[in-house]
Amino acid sequence: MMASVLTGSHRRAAHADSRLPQILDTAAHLFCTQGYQGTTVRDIASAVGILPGSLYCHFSTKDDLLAAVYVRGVDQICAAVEAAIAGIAEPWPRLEAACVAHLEAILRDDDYARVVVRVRPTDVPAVAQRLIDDRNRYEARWLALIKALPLPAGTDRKALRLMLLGALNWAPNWYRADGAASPRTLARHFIAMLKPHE
Amino acid sequence: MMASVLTGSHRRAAHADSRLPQILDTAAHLFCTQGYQGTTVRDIASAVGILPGSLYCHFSTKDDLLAAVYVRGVDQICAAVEAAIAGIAEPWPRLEAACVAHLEAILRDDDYARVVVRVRPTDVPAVAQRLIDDRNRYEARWLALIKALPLPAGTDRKALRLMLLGALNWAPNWYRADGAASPRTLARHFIAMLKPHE
DNA sequence: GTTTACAAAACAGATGATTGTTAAAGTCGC
DNA sequence: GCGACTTTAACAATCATCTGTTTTGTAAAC
Repeated sequence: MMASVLTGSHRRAAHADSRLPQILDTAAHLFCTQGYQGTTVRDIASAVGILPGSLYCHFSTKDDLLAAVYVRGVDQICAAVEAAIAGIAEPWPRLEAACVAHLEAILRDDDYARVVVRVRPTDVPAVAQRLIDDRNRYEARWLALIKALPLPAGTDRKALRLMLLGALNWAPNWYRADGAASPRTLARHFIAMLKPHE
Repeated sequence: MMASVLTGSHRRAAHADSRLPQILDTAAHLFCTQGYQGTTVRDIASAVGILPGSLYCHFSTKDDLLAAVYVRGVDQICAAVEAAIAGIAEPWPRLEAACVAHLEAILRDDDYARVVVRVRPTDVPAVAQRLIDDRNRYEARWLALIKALPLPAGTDRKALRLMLLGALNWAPNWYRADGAASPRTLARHFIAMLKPHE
């Protein structure tokens, strides 16, 4: 069941014209724009150009399809953040770069990452724990970034993390692509407000 | 259609044993815990103890029921914030009091208010504009609160508002009632981090 | 202070549409 | 001709909603 998302472990690649990539892309797009429960398997199938039943060659259930999209979303946003902070040594600029990457992913680049901040794990009980574990894997990265920050003794780093990530993750609710603020300037503002000495 | 939510304009009051209040309460509770699309009219009806069709004596559609819950949510959280800041003159303490009230509403007190931060207006096209207008009515209050803040010239107040409200509204995603941080201490931390001079 | 009339509220029962899912047959590259 | 993939054509369940009827509380008439 859905073991071959990454062309599987066998020597032979899947059919060249397999629709698996399209299915994942389309599902990610619809899940992040309409929500999980607001998207039907028929929506996905017809957008790909196949019949609903054909989805079940690749996934044994709709929940499993979501889980596949979700884990890839976490992978991709992890990779984006990792790449963004790679060449930066100073803690605050590192954090700001992570914010930029995070915002760019969930505001325009990456439908998969958008699913991660859109779908509530608890809304899909059958795979909730898997989704939560995936998300925690990502949040651990932020824990480290914030731990490295030079802050006045007694500063509550947990509150800082929750505040910053909350502000970032809520952005899709109001952000309009045609607006004035880019992810980059937005991240700069947020970080500037959190930096103690100003 | 649903004109008599507040006992209507006619001389005669609704039946004393009307289930309207229960219906609204139950719908609010289910909408904020399971989401709008995750809640069926059967869920609501059976929790109240009536048949699904009976809901349509009070609301012409499921969307209308949501709109009724939503507007009441905005009303109540507006009132809660207004009451919280009533006796406070200084801008920063006023803002902090507003944060406390907001958090208490969406984290434990008020199922109606929780619906406002849970349901995305665009997920319910038929009443989306109504919901957006309601929410804007509330956000205008925050605009004024933040405008009154004594801040260094050139500070981006819009970014501050978006950051603060984002951090607050995301809280239901991670907050656990049994956790250490109360809404009050949480608000204090958030405000302390935003205050320029520290 | 019964009776009558009225309307809101809920019931009973069913509608067509849509949901996720499945089973069997067919297609095509290897 | 084997196996991965897709089609076809359905399945039972559940969805929001509707029509017609009955119950029930209230207000006016008697």
